[in-house]
Amino acid sequence: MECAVSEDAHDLRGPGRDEIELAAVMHALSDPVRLGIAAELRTCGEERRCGSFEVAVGKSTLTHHFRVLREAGVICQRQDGTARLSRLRSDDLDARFPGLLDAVLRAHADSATARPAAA
Amino acid sequence: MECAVSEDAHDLRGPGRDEIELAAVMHALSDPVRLGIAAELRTCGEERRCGSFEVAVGKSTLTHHFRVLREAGVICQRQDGTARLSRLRSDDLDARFPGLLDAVLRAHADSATARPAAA
DNA sequence: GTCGAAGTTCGACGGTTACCGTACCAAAAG
DNA sequence: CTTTTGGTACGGTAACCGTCGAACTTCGAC
Repeated sequence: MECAVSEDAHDLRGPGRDEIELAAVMHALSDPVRLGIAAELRTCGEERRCGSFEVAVGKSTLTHHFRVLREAGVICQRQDGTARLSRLRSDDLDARFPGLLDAVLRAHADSATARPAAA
Repeated sequence: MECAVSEDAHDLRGPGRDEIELAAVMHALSDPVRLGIAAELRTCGEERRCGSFEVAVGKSTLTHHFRVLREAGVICQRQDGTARLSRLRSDDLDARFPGLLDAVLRAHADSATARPAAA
């Protein structure tokens, strides 16, 4: 879908703070893999390499998920040599949708502890 | 998809409180139509007839959206004559995912006022 | 009993998504 | 320079999603 950002889709910064759309964020965080990525990103609080996430999908699929998260404004990325570093846009998200990211990630953490390996 | 509720899929109550899954709720609320329904349901605070919502989709589509919301545990429904009444499961949602529904609907309300008739 | 209103079910269609493997590229290591 | 490593781009596929219209059901009104 069209994202209202004025910059190129290859830009690693994603949409501007005011361009972040709720439906896009909700959709980005409605996938278990992406939810897990966001959660891991929050716990470490820092930038992280793409390959350092515990996910059960192939590399190209992971690239896809990172793009969805980035274009929704959930994360931003930065190139560092051969590594691509991702960071959660907690501040922007919180400015635009106060409490949302926190509630979602807390809910995820709770469900994760409640059902560790949900069958 | 399989919902872990023990009852029939035609049950208008939806999943039990502890069966509500975060990803399902997020997905249910990632659609503008459903988000609008949930928002209207919250503002009125009461039960509401299916046909009384201001949405730009046909009847059968509306039925589909209500089912998604119900099976995710966002709303529950009740038959009253020919009318089907829907109610937001605020209490269950809040017990399972504290602050989530509130943050989402507040975010939606904010975006709605910020861009009244988003073209 | 008949008609209309409120919703559901069914089938279909077009667009999107999640996934994969392969090929590719750029930077670092040898 | 060659190889390895980290990751993207490009198809391609199968499933899903949002939408619709038409047919059906059920209740209430006449």
